[in-house]
Amino acid sequence: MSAQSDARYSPKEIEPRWQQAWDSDGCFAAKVDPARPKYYVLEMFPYPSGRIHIGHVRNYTMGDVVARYKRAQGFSVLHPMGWDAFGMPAENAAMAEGGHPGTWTYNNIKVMKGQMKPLGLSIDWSREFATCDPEYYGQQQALFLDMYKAGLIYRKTGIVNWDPVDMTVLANEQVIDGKGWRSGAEVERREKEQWFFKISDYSAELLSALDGLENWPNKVKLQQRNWIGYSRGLQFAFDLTAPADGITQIEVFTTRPDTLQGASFVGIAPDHPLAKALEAQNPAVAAFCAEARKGAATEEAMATGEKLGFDTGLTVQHPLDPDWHMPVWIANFIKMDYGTGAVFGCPAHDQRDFDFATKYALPIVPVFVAKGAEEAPLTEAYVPEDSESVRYLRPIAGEPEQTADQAVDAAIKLCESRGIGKDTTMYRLRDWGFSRQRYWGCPIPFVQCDTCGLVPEAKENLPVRLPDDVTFDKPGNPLDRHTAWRSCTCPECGKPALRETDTMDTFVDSSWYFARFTAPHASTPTDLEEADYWMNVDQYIGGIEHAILHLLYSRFFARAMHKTGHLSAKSIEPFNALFTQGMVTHAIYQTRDAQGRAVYHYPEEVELRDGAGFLKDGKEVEIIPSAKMSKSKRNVVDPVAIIDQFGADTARWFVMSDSPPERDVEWTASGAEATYKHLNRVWTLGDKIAALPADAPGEGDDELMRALHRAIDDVTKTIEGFAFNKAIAKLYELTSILSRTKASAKAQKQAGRVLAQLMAPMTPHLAEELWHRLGGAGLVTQAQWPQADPALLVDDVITLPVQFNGKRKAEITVPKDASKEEVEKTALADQAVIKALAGATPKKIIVVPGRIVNVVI
RNA sequence: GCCCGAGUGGCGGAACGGUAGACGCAGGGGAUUCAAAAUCCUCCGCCCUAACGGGUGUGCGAGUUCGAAUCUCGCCUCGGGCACCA
Repeated sequence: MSAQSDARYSPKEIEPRWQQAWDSDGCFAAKVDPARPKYYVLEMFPYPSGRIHIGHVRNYTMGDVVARYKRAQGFSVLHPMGWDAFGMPAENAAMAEGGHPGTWTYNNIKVMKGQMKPLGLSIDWSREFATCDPEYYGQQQALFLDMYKAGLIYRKTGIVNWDPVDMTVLANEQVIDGKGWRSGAEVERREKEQWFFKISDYSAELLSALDGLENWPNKVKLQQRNWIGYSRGLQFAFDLTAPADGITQIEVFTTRPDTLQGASFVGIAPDHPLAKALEAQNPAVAAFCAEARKGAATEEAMATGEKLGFDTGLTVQHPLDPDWHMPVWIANFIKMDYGTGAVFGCPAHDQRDFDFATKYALPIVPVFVAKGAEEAPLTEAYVPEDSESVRYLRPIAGEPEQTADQAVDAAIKLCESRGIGKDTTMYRLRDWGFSRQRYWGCPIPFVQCDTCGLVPEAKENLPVRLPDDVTFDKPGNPLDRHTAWRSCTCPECGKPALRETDTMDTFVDSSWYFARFTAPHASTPTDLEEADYWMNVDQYIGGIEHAILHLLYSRFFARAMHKTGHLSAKSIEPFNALFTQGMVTHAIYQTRDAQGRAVYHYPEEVELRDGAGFLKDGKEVEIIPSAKMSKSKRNVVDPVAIIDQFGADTARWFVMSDSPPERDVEWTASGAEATYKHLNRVWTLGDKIAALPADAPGEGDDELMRALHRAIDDVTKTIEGFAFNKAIAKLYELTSILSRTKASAKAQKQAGRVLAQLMAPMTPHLAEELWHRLGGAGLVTQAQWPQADPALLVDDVITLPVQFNGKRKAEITVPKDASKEEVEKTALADQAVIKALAGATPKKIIVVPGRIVNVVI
């Protein structure tokens, strides 16, 4: 590896060479080293879709910059990689192209790993695994059995999307405009026995522990808070005036008991026991409920659909006035899985109730009005802030004028004292239903025995492996049809039994992989000693689209793993710091097939002319504005071409430059070339400096050293702050200064080596080359990060702007520690200031030392 | 519909409440070259001005402040999530 001073910058030649050097030195193997602080940096592992896209490059380069920087800071670093390998796309591929989901998945992994390797990521590949490896999912099954034993798993009915033509359960993604994606049939919400994690046991804790996550973005914490959805209110029962099918009461939960005097109806969910009882007797009720159950089972579908109601003809008594009777309606927007599945409607102070009451001509009775206002007919619900004091027209407790918070408190106390209901805390967070009626997932290790019922598989029989001989020519779960696989022996009584055919949600796989990375081949889910050394993840990096579900489930799992002895108490919040990077977006190119269905095209298939896009055959494509890159929409950019053409360092530098990492970035191809040019300049500069005789004198050493230490300080701070784009801007500046300096060879060589160190996290191969040529010892990858000398960071004189009424009019130069008086004197003596004053006397002069002078006239 | 974000030149973006546009891209002019590529120098928000300089400007509208891209309120547009996409 001798310096080749005349050679052109050739990434194809140098990149593999340095990658090999790192490998043979074992630079990236994570080693338990009690003498050093550890640092665990993790990027959300990829789904093996087939090819890496530019979003992956951005994501993994970010993690790699952190990993390399932390290593240089002296940390023992764990930076692993794996594959989130179960899930629907593999089954879809099997349906579309034949073949087996496993073959497709492992092939994709092979291809993607081949594409990632040339990036020179400092990953400990010896820890790699895929969640579809039986070794991994077998341990997941073991963990599952422990969680079951700990009471964290149970079965109950849940709602699924049912395709009545294909006779199969659909994912939300497979429901398009309320219809099945293949059959086109109207989807129904159907109840089905399902497996659940008891995440709701942890609602309060998952909520309160968010406060301790100081290095998480507020927006993520806020989204989780809202998702968990704490609410305090009153739970009580309305007595039916006449029992129906043995039901005498309707239990409701309300956060606004202070509005009881404005109640005008009671609404129940279509799946409420009372609704079901009526449904059995009354065809009109049955028809309404059937209609209400149509469409996708998503929150969004329910919230945006038309609000419909059905008057049951039943009535209930008002709890505070037995003579006051109000009707019971079935309403399609009330959900059985929140609260009690029943509410009382107060149209005057809830917009949805107002709309409902208007539509069905129910009374609208205001409970309070704004202070100073009089009672008047409403055109919309009056919903003031909870902290705003209002005047109660129909109070049940408390002061005549009070805030909602005070009124609710008083109302709860009053109701409790009269024996009406009780003070109740409710969370929006529901238990996590994780059964999937699909093949390509982790089998749920249970068997159905005629004698013993539903029985957990014995641990020694794990892993329960997926059978390989399956076909996807029919809708539904191939496991259901696989009688040989289903047949097994009951682990309790030894009689013939049948396997559970549901598999696990892929979110289960990704809820504990971070822990598995600490001991990826352990014969138990984790190895406590390894986990204790490496956990927690010091820096987790991933997409904002995972702000709620993945991160919340992982937080739950860490607690569950602690409860079952697989993680220690310190790891119940597994991610110390979280960074959510923006997405790489790209326009979507779409045409339509004969049936009018959307057909998507890859960017490289589309030629752009004058803002319009055309396929090779001349057909014009519809251009849909930038959206998250997704394989199904084919709006992905292939980074392999960029690496091929310019090398990994160019790709890495380019994705780190320009856009702040937390922001979405619209991918454009121009710019990669400019990065390549810059790296060439650095290369040439390295040649030039290397060629200087060691004792060559020069001038401006001080200036160069000031610039150098300023750069060390700036780059260090910006990397620490995840502002990689700013770090790169500073590196451009330093390069520019270094290429113009006339300083001595000694100073230039020193500056060049430091430049190599500062560039190393971003462009590690070029940095090694530069370091090596300028006489750096060993590998720059293993060199200690440089330290800025504070003495070189302060300037003796500073320039201050002088504003007139906030508008800049002049500039003055003052010593850095000049007093207010001195600054004011200098300002008033300045020619431009005298001119701007034009003889007038300033009303006031504001001097902020080191910042600004503002003259008020 | 509900929850969470984001909006600054032709483009990506800088800017502890304190000189808006750092740095990069694109573009103009120049040097070098037989020519080109590469490289180097230089200009570059918009409007007025020959220039000096002036006005204006951070999605829109109000407000707080000596001073607002930054804080507050109300809108608009775009993006993410809404529990079976990962």
